[in-house]
Amino acid sequence: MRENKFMTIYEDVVANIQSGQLRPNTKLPSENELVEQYETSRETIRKALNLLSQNGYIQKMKGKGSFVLDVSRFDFPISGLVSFKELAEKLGHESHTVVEEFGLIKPDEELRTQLHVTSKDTVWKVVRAREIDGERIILDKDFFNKKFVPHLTEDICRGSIYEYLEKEVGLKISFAKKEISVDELTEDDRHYLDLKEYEHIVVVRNYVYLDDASLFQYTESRHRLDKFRFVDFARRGV
Amino acid sequence: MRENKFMTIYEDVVANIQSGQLRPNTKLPSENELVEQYETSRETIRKALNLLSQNGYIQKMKGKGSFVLDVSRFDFPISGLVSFKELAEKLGHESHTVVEEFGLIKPDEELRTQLHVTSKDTVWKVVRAREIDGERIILDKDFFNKKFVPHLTEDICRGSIYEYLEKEVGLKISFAKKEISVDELTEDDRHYLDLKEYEHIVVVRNYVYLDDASLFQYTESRHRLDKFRFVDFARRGV
DNA sequence: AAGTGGTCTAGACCACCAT
DNA sequence: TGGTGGTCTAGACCACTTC
Repeated sequence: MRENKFMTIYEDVVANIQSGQLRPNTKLPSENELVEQYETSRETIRKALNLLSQNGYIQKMKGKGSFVLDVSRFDFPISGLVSFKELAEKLGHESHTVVEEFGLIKPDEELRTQLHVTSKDTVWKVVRAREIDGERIILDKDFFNKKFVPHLTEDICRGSIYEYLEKEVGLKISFAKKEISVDELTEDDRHYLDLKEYEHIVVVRNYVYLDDASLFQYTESRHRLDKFRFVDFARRGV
Repeated sequence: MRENKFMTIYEDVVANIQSGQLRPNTKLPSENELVEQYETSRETIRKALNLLSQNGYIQKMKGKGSFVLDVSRFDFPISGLVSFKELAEKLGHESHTVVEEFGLIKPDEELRTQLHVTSKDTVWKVVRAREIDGERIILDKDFFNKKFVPHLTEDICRGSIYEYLEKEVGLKISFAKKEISVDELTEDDRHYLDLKEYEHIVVVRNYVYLDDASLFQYTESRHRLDKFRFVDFARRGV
C-alpha cells in the first residue's frame, strides 16, 4: 500500500489496455462504476482518468463515456525524458556506449550561460558515443554541476547516469526543456561518429531541472540525420 | 461569467506572471490564501495551480509553497498545436503564404493509410509555401477528409485553415500526434522552396484528431534545415 | 428521464518544511 | 509547532447524450 490510489488505478488501467483486456475503441466502465469497482471516490477515479487522457490512452466524451484510444501506433521514441538506455532497451536494439571523454572542467563562457554557473564552479564533462546495430550514430555531451553531483566515475557513465543519479545519489528530476535544431558538423562529430556523407546533424539540447527548480544538467544529444526520430503527443487546451 | 472558475484563475495568474507583477523565483500566495483571494475552494485553486505547473509557469514544493519559474515562455515555436500563422504573428516576422496546389483528390495508397480513409473517400489536398522575411522556407502539405470538411476555398487557405475550421465549421480539435524526422528532398521541395545547397529537409508529420477521436487531418510540414527549431517542455512522471 | 462526464464545495488526514 | 502542498472523501449541480 505504498502507492497513491489514483496512481494504482492508472497503472491498472494501462496494464489492461496494453494486455488487450481493454481493446481500442471500446468504452471504459463509467466513473460511477469505477468508483464501486475500486471502492474509492469519484474525484480519485477522475484523477486517474485525466492522467490516462493526458498520456494518450483514452478519450473522454461528455455525456458518452471514456473510450480506449488505439495506442499501438504511438511508439514514443524520445518523447518526454526517456534516456538512451531505456530507449534502446524498449526498441530491442543491439546498443553499445563508448565513453570518449570524462573529467572535471572549468566552464567556458558558452557553458556558463547554458548551465547557469560561474567561473568558480567545477563541472563534470562526459562525452559518449552511442552505437546501435554496429554504427556510431549518436554523440551525447553531458555537463553536470559538481555541486549536485560530487562523485562520478567512468564506469557509471558506461551505464545509465540517470539511474545512478536518481537511485544512488537520490536526485529528483522534475522537468526539462528540450530544443531541437539542425546544426553544421563539428570536429567532434566527425571524429567520434560514423557519419557517411552528411554535412549536418540533429542537435537536441536538454536543460534538466531538479525538484527545487535548480538547473543541474545540460546535455547535447547529437543524432545522425537519417537515424533521428522524435514523436510527440499533445492535447489541445487543458 | 462564462468561463470556468479554475480557468479564470489560471489565466489571471498567467497574466500576472507575464506582466511582471509576479516575478520569477518569488513565492505565490499559499493555496489557502488563494482560496480567500478568489473566494473559492481549495480543489479549484489546486486545479489552476496544476495547470500552471504543467505548462511550466510554476514549481510546486511540498511544505514550502509554489514558486514562479522563469524557464519557459521565451518562444515556443512549434510546441503544442500552434499553427504557422499564430507562430509567425507571435514572433513578429514578416510572413506570407502562397497556395501552390488546391483541390479534391482520390487518395493513393500511402495517403489512405495515413488518413485512415478508403478509396471511396474524397480528400482535400492543399499545398502551401510559407515565406518568412523574403525566403520560402516551409512547405505545408495538408490533407483533410472531405467527410469532415465539406466546403473549402483557396481564399480560406491563404489565411488560417484552423481558424476557419474551428470558428466557422465548428470542428473541435482535441489532440495530435507529431513525428519529426529528416528526409531527403523531393521534387516538390526543390520546386516550391528556396533551398540553398541543402540535400535534406526536416519533416514534421502531424496527425490531428477531433473531439470524438476521429482522425480528420494529416499534415506534412517541411522545413528548411537551417530555419527549423522545436522547443518542448516536459515534466517527469505525473 | 436516465446516464454520462465537468465543475465546485467543505472538510479531513497526511508528509514535508521551517522555526 | 504551525504552515505548506498532496491525497482522499461525500455530496451537489450542471451540460451533454441517449432513449
